[in-house]
Amino acid sequence: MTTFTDKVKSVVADIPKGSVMTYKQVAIASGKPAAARAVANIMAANYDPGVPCHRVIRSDGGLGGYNRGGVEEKARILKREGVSLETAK
DNA sequence: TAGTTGACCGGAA
DNA sequence: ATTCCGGCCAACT
Repeated sequence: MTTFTDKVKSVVADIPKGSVMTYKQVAIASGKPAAARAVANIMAANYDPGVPCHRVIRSDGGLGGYNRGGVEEKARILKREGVSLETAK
């Protein structure tokens, strides 16, 4: 039985390179549309080397945070992946 | 076991 | 447009 946490990790790990998902989207894909906050907490409390949490961003277009090197490192990685951090508005 | 916290989200002021 | 408030869920103390 895969727990919600494991499912979240699986979903995040399934995010293709060059793409990003919001915490809400990940929560939905994990089966809990209202667990966006829980997803964020899971990332912050349990970082896994096989889970590219840097591909998960806020719905506002913000990066949220990063437990590995800060928002600056996260932004750097996303730019390296070819993702535009601008809200495109 | 119960209470608090947080890389959030959406609506209201 | 920005700032404030409440709700939701898992992990931590």
